[in-house]
Amino acid sequence: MPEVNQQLIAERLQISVATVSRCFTNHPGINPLTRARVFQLAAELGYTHQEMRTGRASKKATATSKPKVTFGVLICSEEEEYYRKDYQNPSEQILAGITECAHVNGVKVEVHLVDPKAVALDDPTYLKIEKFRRRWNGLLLVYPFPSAVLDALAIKMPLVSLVEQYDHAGIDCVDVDHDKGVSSAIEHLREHGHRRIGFFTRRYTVEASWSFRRYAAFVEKMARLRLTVSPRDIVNMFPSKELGEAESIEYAAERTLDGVTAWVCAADHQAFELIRGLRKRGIDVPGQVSVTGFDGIAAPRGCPVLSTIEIPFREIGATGTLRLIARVKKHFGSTQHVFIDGRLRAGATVASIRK
Amino acid sequence: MPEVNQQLIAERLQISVATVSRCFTNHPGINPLTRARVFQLAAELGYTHQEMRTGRASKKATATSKPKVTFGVLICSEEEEYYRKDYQNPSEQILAGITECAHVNGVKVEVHLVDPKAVALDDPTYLKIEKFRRRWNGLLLVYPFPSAVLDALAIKMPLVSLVEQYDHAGIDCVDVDHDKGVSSAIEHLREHGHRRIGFFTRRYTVEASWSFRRYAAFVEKMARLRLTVSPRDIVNMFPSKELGEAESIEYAAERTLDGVTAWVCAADHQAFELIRGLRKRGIDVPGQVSVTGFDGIAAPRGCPVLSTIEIPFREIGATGTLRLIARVKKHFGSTQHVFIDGRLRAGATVASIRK
DNA sequence: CGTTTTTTTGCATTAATTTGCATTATTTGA
DNA sequence: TCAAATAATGCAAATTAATGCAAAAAAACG
Repeated sequence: MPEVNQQLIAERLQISVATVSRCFTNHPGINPLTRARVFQLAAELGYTHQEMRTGRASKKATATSKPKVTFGVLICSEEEEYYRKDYQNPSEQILAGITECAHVNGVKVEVHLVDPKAVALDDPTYLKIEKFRRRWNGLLLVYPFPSAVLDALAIKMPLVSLVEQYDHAGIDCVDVDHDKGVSSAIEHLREHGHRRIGFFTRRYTVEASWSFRRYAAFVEKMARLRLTVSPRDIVNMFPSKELGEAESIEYAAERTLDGVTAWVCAADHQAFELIRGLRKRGIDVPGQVSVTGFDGIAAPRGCPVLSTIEIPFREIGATGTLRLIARVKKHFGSTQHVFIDGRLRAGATVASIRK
Repeated sequence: MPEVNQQLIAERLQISVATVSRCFTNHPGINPLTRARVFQLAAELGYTHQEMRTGRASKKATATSKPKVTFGVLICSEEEEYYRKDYQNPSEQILAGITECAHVNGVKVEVHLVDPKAVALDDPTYLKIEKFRRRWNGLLLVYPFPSAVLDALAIKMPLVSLVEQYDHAGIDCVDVDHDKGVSSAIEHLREHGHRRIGFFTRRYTVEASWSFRRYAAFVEKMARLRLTVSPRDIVNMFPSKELGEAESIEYAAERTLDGVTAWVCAADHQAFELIRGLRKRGIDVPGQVSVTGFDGIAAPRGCPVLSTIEIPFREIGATGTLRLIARVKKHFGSTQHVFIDGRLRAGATVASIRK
């Protein structure tokens, strides 16, 4: 076993062990972002603070009163290496919001990673955290969890889900405002003269709630603006036919030549694929057709800066924590969803239409 | 990576760091325009201001005890409407939620009625409350307000709008969860075997946000269920033709005979009209066609109990107050919308489909 | 029980933020 | 019109935040 201790975390993060220690002991005067990084890396490395054993180590800690509320934070994701490790890692931002808000309110948080492939509570990845779970007063969920796990967890403690939408009754959710986001994207296009606007998404094996939600937002906004949308300009959303990746782009290219002047994509990664595909087919973006995305991820190399909606991860984390505090204090109350405005970031993929 | 701090904002805006700081700490004597610019740039740069967390609440802060916060509550409604006692008066419910929550949190509230016909702040109805306004730390708005009034008020103090949806940036909203509501209505219908479901609304002289929103929810849910919706089964929502009241019902009757087995109405009053109209034309509800509403108002005499979604007015009031308290403490941060689950109340207007 | 390893904490340092006071417009009011 | 009041901001000092260093305290290990 490679020794996982605070020193290792400190080295990896290029900070001192003192700082790492202070993160775990809930010291004041720690930058929330630093704390978030430490917690996240600790979760990845599987480091757990002096809780596992006999609990209450410090005698003076108990003396200082404070009923001490503790929240668990579960991040449902592969070892997190996947994306960019650089400055705007989504879960890191979310965690920063969580730790900041939790600290201000005297709440302790414990962060764990769980395997997305685990579909039930008896999976090792959940058994591992079983013993911690008893101490938690509530649970923050980051990214989508299997439905069975939700059901099982929901009866044990209050849950608040961040970034991913659950229709599951009894679970509060905090997410970006899909409606407002799509609405501003469309407005942005309209200001550039676009009228015939299509919607582009793709099918996912696990149902992507946000794809439906953003599609609905698209339909709503177009209706408000009294702009007609031909069902043929909707790619990959029921009832249109389900297409493979290559086919989808081929189809979108065809519709573009037919007169669509702009595409609203349900997510940035789709937008990048679409742009690449269109360009490969000799269609210029944004010269011939404009494209907007949603999520605000960094452009892959060779791709232009996308006009997109940035997701306010940090604020989502903070608001979710606040919501969980309210829920823990007062168990009743209906389920509620909070949607936070994302910012429109104009990029180089939207241009004015040529008359 | 590039250190984003107040100094950077100050340089970019050609002002001193002192001024920037005062914006974030909510100091008096700061030009609202300057403040707006600072917040705008801060959002773009991704600067996040942090509350003083270690602040031992020391010094004078503890001495002054309660800062005494007062909220104004403006109800935009005709007096007759407001004092109507015949059925569960919504604004009464909302007020109950507000006062309850305010009391618990030591906030004072002052309630005023304003005339919906007044479109600007210099109208007598607003001048009347002018002197109170200075004392208020925030404002709760019940029912829709004219856009010009919102703009004027928004720069003076934090606003939270209840029940009505504003796309207006900078105004937080608390409302029933239209999506969840429509979704449960459709699920209810589907459990009774319905597959061909239409959407019924009517046009309003002032744009009814909720009508569009509920329509979008309808489209979304139907897409999720993989149920096709013919545009011809959508009444009074763009791009379908705009019809008068009698025509609308005539048209809905025609579609019903064509095979629509259920109508989702955007609001209860529409549903009652529709039911009356259909029955007059010899179409039995729910025998031949089912109807759902939205709002949970009491049935007028001669009308059956409607299957509908009850709006949790009281909780909306309480949640809105909570939100305003948070806003006053920290009055920057993105706009957010809170949607609270309404309860599906099964009535006598939905029946199982006959094979 | 002594070592060794790991974690916590007092103190110091630097950067960032806040605030008291002064300065410059801008209005108000005879 | 000119002093007085008001508003908005800058300057610089005071305060606070964030973190490292190294010593002290706890745990872990034999």
